[in-house]
Amino acid sequence: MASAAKRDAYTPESLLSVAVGVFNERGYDGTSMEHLSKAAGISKSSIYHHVAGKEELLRRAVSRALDGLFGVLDEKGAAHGAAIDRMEHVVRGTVRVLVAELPYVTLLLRVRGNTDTERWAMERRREFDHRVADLFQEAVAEGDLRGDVEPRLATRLLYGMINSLVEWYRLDGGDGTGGTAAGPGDASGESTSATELADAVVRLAFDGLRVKG
Amino acid sequence: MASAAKRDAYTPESLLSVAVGVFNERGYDGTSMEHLSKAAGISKSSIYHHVAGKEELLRRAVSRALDGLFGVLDEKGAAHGAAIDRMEHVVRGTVRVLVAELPYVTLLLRVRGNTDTERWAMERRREFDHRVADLFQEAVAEGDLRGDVEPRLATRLLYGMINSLVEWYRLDGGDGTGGTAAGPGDASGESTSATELADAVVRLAFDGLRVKG
DNA sequence: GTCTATATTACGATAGAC
DNA sequence: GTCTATCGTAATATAGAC
Repeated sequence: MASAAKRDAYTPESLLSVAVGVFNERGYDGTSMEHLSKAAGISKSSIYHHVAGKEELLRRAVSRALDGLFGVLDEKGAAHGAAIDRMEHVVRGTVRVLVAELPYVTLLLRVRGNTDTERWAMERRREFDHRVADLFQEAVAEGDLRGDVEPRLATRLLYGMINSLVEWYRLDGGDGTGGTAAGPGDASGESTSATELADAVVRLAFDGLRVKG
Repeated sequence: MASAAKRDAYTPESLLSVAVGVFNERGYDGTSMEHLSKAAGISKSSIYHHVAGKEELLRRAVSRALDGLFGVLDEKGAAHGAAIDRMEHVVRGTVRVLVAELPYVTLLLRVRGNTDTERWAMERRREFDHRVADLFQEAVAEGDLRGDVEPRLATRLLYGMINSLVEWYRLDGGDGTGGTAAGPGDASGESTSATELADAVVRLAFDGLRVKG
């Protein structure tokens, strides 16, 4: 096995996956080009050969996350039927995208608005949230979701629950089918797939934590 | 009215409240001493007269947040009675502290672990989460909270919902009794007090979004 | 307690060889 | 496509006058 350590040259895509990992560990602002070069195993100037700079990496990353999220709203399950069923589809789809594109969505949910790219990402995110809130409102009007809590507030709390996945969910297999419910500091190793996770979110959010009497 | 623009000299405390505001707008790593000096209206070197540096401001801020959160666990409502009632007390108390110490808790929930101070804060936060998860487990054992969703997972989702308040909740009165449910980009102005907010969280989390049949 | 001036280091980005 | 060397800027922090 000659030259076993040889690695393919970077593309903007493959470099992105390295960069996003570092961004999520150190924070975007806390990451220097030096950090990126160390993590990628190439020099700073080599990175500039592939991308224009740090912000382009951020833009590519949040675009990927946003494409995934808006894609859920365009699925046929989100377009026809009772509003509550479309709502459940969107919730499950959001969890699916969060898990499938975990590092990209994580980065998206953490941008603060210091640059044009970040402000653009925040605006698109608000647009997504707004469309979900409209759907929630429809389900209230159809009598399936409760209206005694203000719909926008309820939507924010629901998505606060869903989005918090990125704070602790970690994939643990290379096949993309498994994950753990273990947080960064825990040693627990029980497995939770994206589907099981979506089941748990739907059950908790729609039916609550309390045991029914 | 002579010298109306005169302001009291800064103390570490009063400087902290300015700094935390900037940290939350720009992110801790994205905030320079220059940004802080502009916001405080004094020079960089004057800031160093009050505190040792940026990280001391961070340490003071997250300490205040952690003291508030752990304080809830020490209240008598969290110590006696059925586990589900103690759980509700802790949930309401967490919302109360989140709102009362909003900028400090916001900062706490955003630290990434780049410095010793941040790692210490993250460790104390995990300790808090662990104690809440234990309480949840008790309520499951007593038959009042559902056990078909893994308790640690359920606790994480519940606290994901609660903690997401810091992403959009803003006080809008100077009296500390009112607030809005409006996000940074919304123009809606409906008022939601901390108590009403806690009511909404408890109803949604414990009984779910769905209309009961 | 606040200032101006500055030391020192780290950053993002570029030049030019191979 | 990758490297070393370096530019110009901005960062944290300190010195010393008032």
